[in-house]
Parts: sequence; structure tokens; C-alpha cells
Amino acid sequence: MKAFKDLDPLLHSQLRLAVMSLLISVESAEFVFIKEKTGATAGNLSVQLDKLSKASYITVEKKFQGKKPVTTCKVTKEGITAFEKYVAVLKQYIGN
Amino acid sequence: MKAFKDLDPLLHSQLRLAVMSLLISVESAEFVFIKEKTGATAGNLSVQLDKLSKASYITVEKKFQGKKPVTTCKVTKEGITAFEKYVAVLKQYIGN
DNA sequence: AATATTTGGTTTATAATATAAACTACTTTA
DNA sequence: TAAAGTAGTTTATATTATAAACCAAATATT
Repeated sequence: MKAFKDLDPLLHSQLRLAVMSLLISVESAEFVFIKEKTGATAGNLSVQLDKLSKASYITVEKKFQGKKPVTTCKVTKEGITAFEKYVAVLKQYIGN
Repeated sequence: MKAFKDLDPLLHSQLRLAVMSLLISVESAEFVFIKEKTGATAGNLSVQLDKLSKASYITVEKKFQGKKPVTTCKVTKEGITAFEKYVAVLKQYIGN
């Protein structure tokens, strides 16, 4: 019997956790906005969004707004569930 | 201005966080006990205890109990402070 | 009595992860 | 038309975590 349950490694990363936290509160956000809010570099953010997307925790939609590319992210139902589970497990570590 | 403060990287690690969580609740624990409670391998635990110790978050004392080596760990005041700060920052991510 | 096996670890090598730097493609401005 | 900016992606590197191999001593096995 394990005293500590595993923390979802996909969420146990500062940047990805910040992204999820952000997306849960706004339901939709653009790449540039997330980049500013998290203070991440574009490259790092691009990689981490890709990981979250591949896990179906978020959806990433790329379109053009006029002539500029715009990447819009949304959290999925699975993403919300995973986040909530992560928080619940985490509380075992940090004491509610 | 950054929306998300940095999470102490030393504490933002599943095993090290579990160790700290454990030590805060008991004030003193042996290597084998921590190993069992966290489910870590001895090698991994040895490395992570060393990191926590080098950061002065814990103290590690090695002695012999009869003929067996016993490694006893305690959390330091700095360790408690760092842990509490980590938790406070984390709450920004997970929403209290 | 020699030889496994277990205990309590450490050291080292490898795998995974995060991050930064370099690059692409297109647009706007000077 | 050249330089600089925007919005990203790809790739290389540094960091971190983990596992495998190892060590020394004690205990159990044949």
C-alpha cells in the first residue's frame, strides 16, 4: 500500500499546470495571451501546448485573423477532470 | 508582471514533495520508513534526500544501531518555511 | 565453513523532461 | 527594399528523475 498516490506527470509541470489553470478560468485563450500570462517563451509554450493537446487535455485551433495566424486553446472535459483529480491527489501531499 | 509565481523547483518533484510532507508531519524518520511510505527505490530516495539536505531543507544523520546503519532525517526550519511558501504559491495555480 | 541472501544504503548510467536557441514564414514599417 | 516585428515550430542542449549496478556488512542456508 502506497501512502502517496501518483501525481499526473503531465500536469505536474509548472508551465503546463499554469496553462491548465488559466484555461480552466477562461475557457478559451490565444497563444500570445497564454504566453504573456505564464511568462513562458514561445518555444517552450509551443511544446507544452502540444503535449497537453496530444493528451486531449486541451484543444488547439489554428486559424488566421486577417493575415495573422492565431492559435486558440480550450480546455476539454477530460482536461478539467484530470486537473481536478490532480488537485485532489496533491492535497494529500500539501495537507488540504 | 508575472501572473504565476515560480514554484520552488526543489519542492516541485513528486518524491521530494512526498518526503517533505512526511517529515513535516513526523519531525523525524528513518530512511527505510520514508522509502516504504513513498514507494521510492532506495537509489532514487538517496539522491533526493541528498538534494534536500544540500539545500538545508532537511538534516540527514547517519549512525549505527547495533550493527546496522541507520539514516535519520529531519526537516529544518528553512525546510518548513520553503514548504509553506511552496504551498502558498501552488494555491495560485490550483485555486486555493 | 563456504556460499547465498538480505539489509541499508551509494554511485553511476540512462531515460525523460524542460528549456532555450535557432529557424520559418509572413507582415509591417522605415 | 531592407530591417524589424509577429506568431509560431523545430531542434539541440541542459537539467532532472529514475533505474540499474554496485558495495559492505550481517544473517541465513546447505
